[in-house]
Amino acid sequence: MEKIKVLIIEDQEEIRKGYEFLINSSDDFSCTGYPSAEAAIENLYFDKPEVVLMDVNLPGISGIEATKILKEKFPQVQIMMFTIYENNENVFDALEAGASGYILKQTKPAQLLEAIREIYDGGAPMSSQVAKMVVNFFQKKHVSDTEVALSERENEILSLLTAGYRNKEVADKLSISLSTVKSHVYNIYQKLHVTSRVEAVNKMTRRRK
Amino acid sequence: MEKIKVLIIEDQEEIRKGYEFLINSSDDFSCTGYPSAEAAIENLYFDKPEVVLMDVNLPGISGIEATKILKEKFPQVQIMMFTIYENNENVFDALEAGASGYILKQTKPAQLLEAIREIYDGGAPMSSQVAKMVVNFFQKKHVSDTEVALSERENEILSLLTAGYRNKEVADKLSISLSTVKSHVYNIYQKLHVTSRVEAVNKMTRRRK
DNA sequence: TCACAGCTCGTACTAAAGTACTAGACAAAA
DNA sequence: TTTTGTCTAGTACTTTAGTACGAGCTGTGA
Repeated sequence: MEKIKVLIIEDQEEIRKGYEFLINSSDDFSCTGYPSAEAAIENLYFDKPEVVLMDVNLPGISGIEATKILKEKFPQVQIMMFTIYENNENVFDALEAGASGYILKQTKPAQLLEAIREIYDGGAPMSSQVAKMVVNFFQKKHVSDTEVALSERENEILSLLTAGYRNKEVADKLSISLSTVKSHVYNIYQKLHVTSRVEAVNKMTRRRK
Repeated sequence: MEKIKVLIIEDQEEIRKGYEFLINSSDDFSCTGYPSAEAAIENLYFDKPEVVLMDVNLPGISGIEATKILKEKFPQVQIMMFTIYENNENVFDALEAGASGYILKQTKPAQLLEAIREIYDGGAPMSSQVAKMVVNFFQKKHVSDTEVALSERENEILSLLTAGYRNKEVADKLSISLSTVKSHVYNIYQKLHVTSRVEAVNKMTRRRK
């Protein structure tokens, strides 16, 4: 039975060696380490990793950039970011770049191995703080739900504007006259304090209805 | 020491009674159950729950709707959805409505209690499949990264359009003439195969440069 | 009943946006 | 050197969008 090939990219040698040893000690995984994304990319086609542990703060090519590159060359590889901090926006950049997991360096050895197994199986291991950030992302819109409320019809029309429809098309779609649409759009602008549809659309998508 | 007050809203009596018993058996939690959101809302100010376990598929007021209502009346309450299916869009609706956790009914008793503790502590417990869905949400944009490349200047201008600037404002900002901006915008539309700025902005944000 | 808000439609205008070209300057690649 | 692409700018025109009203109709709640 083949072991799952794990790659670890981490510039601090102590940490890298530690994890490398830990992972190699397990029955299911074999691990190779590199101190930089550049070095890892160079040997990528030789190593053919299935899971990559990627430090976020790398010198040279950053972990985020490296993730994009790896995912382009090896779309099937599962990338898990790991970092000391979990506060910043790196989390979303990393996910967008193609990472599937995001854990902290404080993670205990047993849990790390479990996370590697989980990401290999198509899961998305996250530290609880990261999970909370991700959940907050969806809720933010609802939170900033201050001030004005658009009427149902206005929301309906704003949705169509957001989808890219012109006034005439909205009128046809809702079977109302063009001037009615214009009235609604005008009122929407008044309520949202904007003066163009792109601005209105932005306000719409930033709070999602 | 006060026990953490847990509410469970679940229409199937067997399941509800089972969880109720399980949660009440623990040292840290006390639990009350209701078969419907309506009943739970009625007694809300009496129960004053800290954590709510909410079935997604409720008769009458749905779990999503109920989540919105509960969060409005008790913003500090932590709501955990639980369901048999984890496939559909309910996940995102639930998170948007204000739920912080999303787990499956198959979850083992010990893990359930752990999840309640976690959500009470401000975490976001999710089943691994749900976590993967959430992660996928962020990655979708990058995936559809096909076709045409805009020039640097075009990207710059499209960014400004996305931010809500008018052609005239873009011209001022970049110190170029209005007709130049129009030319660029026209070319952008050609490349993206669109005919209005909202459409262009949508293409922009859906692939995030 | 009366006020209010929302939806409808209209007019009449101004301001932007969008279409469709031509064309010069410049730099990099073929 | 020639081609190609990009940035620049222009003209001339059509189409949408946006502003600012007035006004009738409906349902809801005070």
